[in-house]
Amino acid sequence: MASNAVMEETLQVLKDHKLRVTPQRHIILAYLVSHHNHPTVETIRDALSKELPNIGSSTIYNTLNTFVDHHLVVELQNGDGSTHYDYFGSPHYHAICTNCGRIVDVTYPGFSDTEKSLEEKTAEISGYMISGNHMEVYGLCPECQIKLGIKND
Amino acid sequence: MASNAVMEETLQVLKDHKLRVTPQRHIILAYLVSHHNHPTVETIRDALSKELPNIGSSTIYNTLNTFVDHHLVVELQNGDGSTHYDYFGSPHYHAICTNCGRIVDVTYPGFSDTEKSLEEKTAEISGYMISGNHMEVYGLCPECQIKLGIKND
DNA sequence: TTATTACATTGGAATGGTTCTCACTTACTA
DNA sequence: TAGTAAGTGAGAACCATTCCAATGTAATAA
Ligand SMILES: [Mn+2]
Ligand SMILES: [Mn+2]
Ligand SMILES: [Zn+2]
Ligand SMILES: [Zn+2]
Repeated sequence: MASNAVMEETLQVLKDHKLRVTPQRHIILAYLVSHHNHPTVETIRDALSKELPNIGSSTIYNTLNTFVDHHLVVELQNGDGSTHYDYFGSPHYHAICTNCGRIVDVTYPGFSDTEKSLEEKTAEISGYMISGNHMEVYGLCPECQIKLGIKND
Repeated sequence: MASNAVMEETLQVLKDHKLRVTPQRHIILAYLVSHHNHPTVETIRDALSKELPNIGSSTIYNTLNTFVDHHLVVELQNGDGSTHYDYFGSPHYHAICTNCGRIVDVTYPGFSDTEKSLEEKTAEISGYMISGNHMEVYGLCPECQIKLGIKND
């Protein structure tokens, strides 16, 4: 379960965004902030079964959609048919395994500049008024490389 | 309908990928090569209703999934609930309107270098064996900027 | 050409993630 | 503390996509 510090932090995040503070929202956001596992709705429901035994999946969907609208959370697809969610506290992008679906965070010094440059060029070329971007890189995760006999050891 | 040149080109593409040449595959691929409208399955079905009046949507899904497996086609989501498909003949990325869903192609000199650099850095950091990437930029298209009163004229 | 056969196509049923509905509850405001 | 707009939860509904089994056909070799 989420630490006291996380509970305080997430409470403040909800207030800053003028979102009504319900136990469900608070607990879900705290879970996302303290886990980087890119969970599905089902994963979240299972993980919170102690704290919120009676939560409906509608509520989880509603909550996550609200967070997405407020740009607190991003949605990810890894090809398994369901949507994965990720608290977007600091800029990063994702490497997604085409074999097992594993999603890992990636960033590097200068990544924000790459992003900014991409957005500026895009605005110039397309005339769009840019509000965000997503980058994803696909490939085989280390475990799957071994499993498939592509990499030894 | 697709030109003779496109029909010849797509025939060769199918053969190069050792795909069995059926009228359905040939016509769908020719449609994708000669249109950059990022269609859904329904859009494709409607557009080809003259040439393939009895095609089943299963066939369109099967065909597109096969093309995706062969990296001829990429899938895109624009938030409207259905998957959009795009023949990926030359490297580009997409600007997607968050208001109306419009998807436009974007590229610029040096884009391939940006891509390559992103993939190399990702491989180094994550240990993934990289096979591809997707970049998307979100914002308001010029038409929606006007419609929403953000841009005049 | 013709026969063989593995693969593709169809259309209808099944699937399953997500949204919708509505009665009930609750968080905020004054 | 009361009033009210907003959130919750259970289940139904939705609908894009996949699955299935019967039928059709493209590729290959004799
Ligand atoms: Mn992440
Ligand atoms: Mn495109
Ligand atoms: Zn993997
Ligand atoms: Zn638009």
